[in-house]
Amino acid sequence: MPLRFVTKPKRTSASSSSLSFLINPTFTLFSYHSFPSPTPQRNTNPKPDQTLCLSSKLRALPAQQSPSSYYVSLLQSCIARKAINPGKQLHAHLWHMGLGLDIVIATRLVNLYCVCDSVTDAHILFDRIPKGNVFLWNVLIRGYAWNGPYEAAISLYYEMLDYGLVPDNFTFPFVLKACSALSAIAEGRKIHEHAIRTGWEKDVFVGAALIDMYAKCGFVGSARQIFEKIEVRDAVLWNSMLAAYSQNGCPDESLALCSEMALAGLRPTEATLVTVISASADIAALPQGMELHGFSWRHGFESNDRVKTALVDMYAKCGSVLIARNLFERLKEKRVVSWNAMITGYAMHGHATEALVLFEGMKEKALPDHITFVGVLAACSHGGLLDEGWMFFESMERDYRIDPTVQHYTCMVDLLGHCGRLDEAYDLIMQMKVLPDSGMWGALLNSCKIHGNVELGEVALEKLIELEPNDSGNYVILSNIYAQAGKWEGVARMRKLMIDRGMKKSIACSWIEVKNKVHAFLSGDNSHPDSDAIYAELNRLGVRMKEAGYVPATGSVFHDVEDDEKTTMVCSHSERLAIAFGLISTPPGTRILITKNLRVCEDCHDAIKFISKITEREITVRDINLYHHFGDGICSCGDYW
DNA sequence: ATAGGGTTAG
Repeated sequence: MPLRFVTKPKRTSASSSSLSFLINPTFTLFSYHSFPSPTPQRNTNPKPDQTLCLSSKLRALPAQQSPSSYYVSLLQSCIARKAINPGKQLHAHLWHMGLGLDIVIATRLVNLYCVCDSVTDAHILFDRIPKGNVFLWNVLIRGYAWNGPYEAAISLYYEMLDYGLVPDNFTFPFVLKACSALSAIAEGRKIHEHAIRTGWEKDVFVGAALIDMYAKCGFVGSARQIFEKIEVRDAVLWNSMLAAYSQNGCPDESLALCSEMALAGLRPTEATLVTVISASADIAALPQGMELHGFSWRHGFESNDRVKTALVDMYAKCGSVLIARNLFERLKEKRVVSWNAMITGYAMHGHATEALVLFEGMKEKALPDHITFVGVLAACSHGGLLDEGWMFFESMERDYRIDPTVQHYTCMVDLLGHCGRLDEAYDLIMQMKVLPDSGMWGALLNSCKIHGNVELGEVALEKLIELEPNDSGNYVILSNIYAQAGKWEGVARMRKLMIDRGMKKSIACSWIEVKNKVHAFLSGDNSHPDSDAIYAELNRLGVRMKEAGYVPATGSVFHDVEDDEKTTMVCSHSERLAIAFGLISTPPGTRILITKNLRVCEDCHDAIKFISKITEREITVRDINLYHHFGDGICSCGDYW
């Protein structure tokens, strides 16, 4: 479960200032110690560092060269190497020489502090110099857009307007990036207006930034409008639009746009492929992903590690862990992202041992990060490995200096829940240093459902209602907990609560890809052209399942109806329709891969076990939490999900 | 003179 509830951690911004020598002019970093007198002295510092390199360069200043251009090139090399300390020495020197207010030099100094993640220092310097040109503002706005606080980038932009300056084609991408980071749609729209008024809306750079801003705020339609308005479209602009679709759950549109891009005569770039491959990974569209695999190879990306890592992720998410592993082994260089994709791939499929063995191998080759540990802990959780889980959880802080985030705690809650230690899970939530989110309470609620703990389930639901009041799924789970415990008055209360609050049960949907076409089914759906054949297959299966000992369990049917009717309802759950369709439209022995937007219900889970045995098929169901691999009557999740 | 848009793992 924790693999699904994820948010990006916020980047922290540089806060302390080290420009004291500017605030207090009597203090200077520039001293004879760092800039030795012409007579060379023995260096008392055991480690000759960049400071001394720089000071010798300053000493060697050629007389005929203008000091300004010489310093500019020195500054440029500090910027290129992100060399903050030599840069500060140079800054002090320039200030001493009276060149600190030179606009070209000052702008580069502001840039230096920005690229060295010292935006606060950059701003202090900015406040002390003339601000007559847009360039200088752009550099600082970019500094904030990259490092945060993002609000500062936006307020600086407005200060710039107040100052009487007109934003240019560089200003817009920077300030829009800050809007994207904040999902600040209102600000983004205003700035879009400014771009129209200043005539920059159709610039490819501004356009790409606008597309990205609208996409990150969830407005794909607006993003597409921008895209349509731009006449010379380059690859990056196409990629922005592809990403917009992928990020907003429109992988089909993303794939379609990719073909359009090819028709328009543009060669795919690395970003194109990574984006569309990850889009097909998201819907577990294996045939489509395989086609993209071939497409990438044909376009010369066979040895591209980033594309290959995206393919590793795609194959893993489509249930082909072996192919994923094979590609993973062929990477020229395994970076953290690649290890993480493979480890989380194993974790999602419940291959706990493989995930942990891989992690041991990784430790010697790359530095694990917080995502690695989410994967490792999720693996422990799926495998019910309590001791190992605690060991990794403790090691994370002790050996890698990674502070556990809410996701790591969620994995631990899930793991404790898995092992039936619900009170310990609750205690952990109470004593942890991070704020519990809906994923955390969701994990606890899920554990309560599995172990039939009504009391803690009620606590979890109460918290969930505060955090995500419109998610009906939570009410349904608690209702199911009541139903399993035979507490029908609880079931009735939940139903009343849902009606009073105008909530509807989320619509379940399952889909399967057959011959490059996605076939989606809702619960009780009979709109598919082969509907009759599908229900006939379900009936045939029903008879054989009964013979094999299957008894329909109706506990997970939320509605209070008669048993017969309940049976009919679970029998037409969307995953069963998709599976039946898969059975009649693929040759015997073909593996069937189903994706479902919600969790699989108990009865379907049980039924699919029987179906896998009777039909001798391998059936994989990817539900909202994890993969269920059914084969020969058992499921890889060990009935814990 | 100096700066720029898109992509992967949870």
